[in-house]
Amino acid sequence: MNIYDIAAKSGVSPATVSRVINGNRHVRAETRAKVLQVIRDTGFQPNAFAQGLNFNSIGMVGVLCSDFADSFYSRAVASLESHLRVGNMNVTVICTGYSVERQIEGIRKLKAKNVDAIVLIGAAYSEIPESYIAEVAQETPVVTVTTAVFDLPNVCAVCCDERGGTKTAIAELLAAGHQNVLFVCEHTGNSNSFKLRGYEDAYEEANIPSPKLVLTTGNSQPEAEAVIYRHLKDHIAEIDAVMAGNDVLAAYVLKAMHRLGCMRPVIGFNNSTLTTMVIPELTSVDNKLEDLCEIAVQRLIDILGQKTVQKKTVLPAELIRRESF
Amino acid sequence: MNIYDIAAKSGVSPATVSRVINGNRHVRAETRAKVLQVIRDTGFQPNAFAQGLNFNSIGMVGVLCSDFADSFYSRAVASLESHLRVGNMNVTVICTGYSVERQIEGIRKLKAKNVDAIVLIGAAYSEIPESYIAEVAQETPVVTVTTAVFDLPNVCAVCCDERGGTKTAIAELLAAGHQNVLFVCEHTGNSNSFKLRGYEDAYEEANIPSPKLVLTTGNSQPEAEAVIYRHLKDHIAEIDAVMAGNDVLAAYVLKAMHRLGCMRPVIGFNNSTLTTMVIPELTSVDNKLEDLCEIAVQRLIDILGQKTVQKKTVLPAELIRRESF
DNA sequence: TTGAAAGCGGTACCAT
DNA sequence: ATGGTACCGCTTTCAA
Repeated sequence: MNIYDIAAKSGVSPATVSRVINGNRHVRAETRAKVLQVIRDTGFQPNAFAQGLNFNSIGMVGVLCSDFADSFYSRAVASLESHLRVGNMNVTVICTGYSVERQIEGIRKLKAKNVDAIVLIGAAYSEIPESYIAEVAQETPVVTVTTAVFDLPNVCAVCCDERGGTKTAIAELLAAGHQNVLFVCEHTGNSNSFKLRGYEDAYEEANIPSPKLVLTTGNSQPEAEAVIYRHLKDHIAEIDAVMAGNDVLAAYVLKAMHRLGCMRPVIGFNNSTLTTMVIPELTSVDNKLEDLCEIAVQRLIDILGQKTVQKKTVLPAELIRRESF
Repeated sequence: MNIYDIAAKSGVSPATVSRVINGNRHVRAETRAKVLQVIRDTGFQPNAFAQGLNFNSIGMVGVLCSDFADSFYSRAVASLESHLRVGNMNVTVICTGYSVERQIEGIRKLKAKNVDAIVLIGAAYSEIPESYIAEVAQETPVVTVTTAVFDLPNVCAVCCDERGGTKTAIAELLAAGHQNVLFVCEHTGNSNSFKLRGYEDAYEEANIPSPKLVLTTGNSQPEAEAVIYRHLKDHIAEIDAVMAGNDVLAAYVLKAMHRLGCMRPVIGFNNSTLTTMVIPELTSVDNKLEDLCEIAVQRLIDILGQKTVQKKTVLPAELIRRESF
């Protein structure tokens, strides 16, 4: 079933059918009605590839993230998808893990599929060579969510002030008299380097020498739990409070403390649903993921619509207070 | 940059370039090398839409799920994506929520994008009229993961024996002397109806009259937590143990019990990563999600390759014992 | 082994 | 307002 069949059944030319499909005004109401009726009767849908070939667009946005089983990324994709759906766009997702090679490979695959735009979620993508992003962006707009490292044409960034959010959280701990704050994160690259700067900021502003208590756990979850447990077991006496780079690590901190029969204030990051599933409920820095994604979609649509957009948007983080501090 | 440019630069015809791109054997090694060199030099990638128009395929699989922010679905999509990636296929995802209208709308959108196949994740899709699925499947193969209700040509199902898994779990509770087991779930439709049958099975096999203790919470998480808390507060005396339809609900059960200063054996479902983040660690029925997804991809590839496939695959569930029972 | 040319299913320009 | 047709970029048949 194609546009020629519809044309024949309607007694008009393919051109007219095309006009009807695309809402072109230059069609007599009567003719339009007739064609639409045939389209409805037959359940005809225009071939997406043929349309894609003409428009050079199929209404598909490519989303890259490190690991989709991580709730932070899946939340982001869910949010992006819901907003893009409104604009009649779909989403194709690729998980790239954390190696730059696979990240670049992911971008290549998205380009091969002729996506309308590319969204990179997460700070992990800050390690891709800027020149490569620049090259990609010549043809395909790139929007980064949570990273803001590329100052390039056709690239725009929507992120949260993680540094400030961390600073605020640590400052509150310091104000409450908890001077030796352990910061737990998977590794000290990317996003965590911003958070660590926030950590330093807070100490500096409070005029307290930073103890620089940082524990890195690696990316594997079971291993992270073990690392946290061992560290707290050996060093709990020197630790007044813990801040974690994400809620999962914070949950492991709570668990380790419970095992060790002690308790300290704990603050997580991301304000995920996990915060209310653990005991005590987790105080967490909200990095406004849903807002970021909504704005990212807005930017993306604006870029595709040739509008000029704000190149970098930074939303303030917010400390959400619960039981763990 | 198109195939004609490459042809010109290589001093051959577009047909030959096409042959090289598609690995056609009938090209002189020398010619092939020359063309490949030009392709490499220019970074040329064939237009996906034009290829799609010819092959009537763009290597894209459409995945439908209710809610992607739910870790069960995101885990499934992550798994599907990773396996499809190996076969050089991509994934496009649509979240449909739980209404049949939006589910059908989602399928329509996937068809409009000419996806190679459709994967439906979750029992929620069992409510779509079989006739509609049949119609869709005429053109686009459908694989259901976790549902197995459609016995139709070009449709195949990969699921886990949730009924049996629940029965085993409940049976163990009964054997340990916990006769009044509360079953907590969002609603009693779809997948939970199977689990509830497993619940009944266990009582029947043990020759104990089923107390039919079922608590439904609704789909919203904060509300579910409140419902669980209130119910346990009022009825904890009559409850010997709790089984939940998923790990999130089970976590809320643990939390409520903690609040109430009591403890009962608790068993969750899905064996998600949440099981090790809560205290006590959650015993859970593993529904083998990753295995299901791997098999689903295998089926899908077989169907697309015109092979005949097993229409329905059922994997046994497995009780993973942790601290909560 | 290679090239010419006819599609694939639409869109849009140019006539009428 | 409508139709004829070139064209989007690639594949593939047919001839050479």
